[in-house]
Amino acid sequence: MMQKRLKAVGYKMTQGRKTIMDILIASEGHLSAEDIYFKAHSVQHTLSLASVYRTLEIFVKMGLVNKFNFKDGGARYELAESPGGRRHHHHLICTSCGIVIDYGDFPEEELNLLRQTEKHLSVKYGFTIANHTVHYYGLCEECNKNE
Amino acid sequence: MMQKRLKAVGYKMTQGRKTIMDILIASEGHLSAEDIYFKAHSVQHTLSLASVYRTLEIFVKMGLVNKFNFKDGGARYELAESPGGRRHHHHLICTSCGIVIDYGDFPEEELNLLRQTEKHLSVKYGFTIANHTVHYYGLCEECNKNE
DNA sequence: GTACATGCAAAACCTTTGCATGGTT
DNA sequence: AACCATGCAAAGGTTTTGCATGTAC
Repeated sequence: MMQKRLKAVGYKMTQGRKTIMDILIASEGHLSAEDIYFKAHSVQHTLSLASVYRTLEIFVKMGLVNKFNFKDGGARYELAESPGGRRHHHHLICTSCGIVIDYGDFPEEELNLLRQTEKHLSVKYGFTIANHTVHYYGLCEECNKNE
Repeated sequence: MMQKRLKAVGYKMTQGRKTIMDILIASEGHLSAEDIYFKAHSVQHTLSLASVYRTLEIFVKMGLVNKFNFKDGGARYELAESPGGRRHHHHLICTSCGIVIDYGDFPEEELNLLRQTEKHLSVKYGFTIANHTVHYYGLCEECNKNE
């Protein structure tokens, strides 16, 4: 099924790509390229960081993976939402320690409103909106204590 | 007034800092460090990129400026919202050409809901939320045509 | 067999830092 | 005068790229 999607765009299914996808599926997200590289390495000891980057780029382009720039020091990757798979969620980011918490139990209204806004923006600015991100920044419980 | 704020934290008011602040005030935002460096250079031909970075870091820490990582290729800076100054807004980002449009005329409900969510998150996760970002990604009118 | 994928190492890119000098208070 | 800010150049970290080789189809 992933093979089909790859082939449809002229790509091949390789061991490396499978390994990386498995890691993304098994993990909670917010992985850096290096995180993935190290995890992959323990399974498949050949597999370069360059290939990790190249694979992630493909996955992002295909819409299988989302790429985030929460803060400095490198991008983070996570599996995109999918029917029966990962659910849509927003992020809660601690500006002190950098921890990222997924937040998915927002009220229906919130999502509705965002969708409504998307429609409004499409009309007003001629944009075709594919997705959105909502990030809340602040101090986590732990860092609050240490202030 | 900016001098006061700087002094309060033990910093000095210098020509470079003034120049950079003027540029931020005069521009529409979404400036890269290099953008600022070039603009500053035309006014004040001594002024290194390193100083631009150092100054921006201070401004961000003081809350005068917001730093964004919309996408790859470096951070973007813009004046933070302030009473009588810049208004709170969200961003509309074209994934093809990279243009960023500010979007500030959201309905009251939307902001209310976001604030409500902030409260909910504070309680549930013990976070103290300082601010949030909302980014919509898609294709702008121009890039839609060229598809 | 063809075309894409990979490893490796080098390069590119953005940002930070050390140190001597210059500017602000 | 004391201390902070700056320029310059070097170093740092992340990501990309060229090229020869390996692998999926």
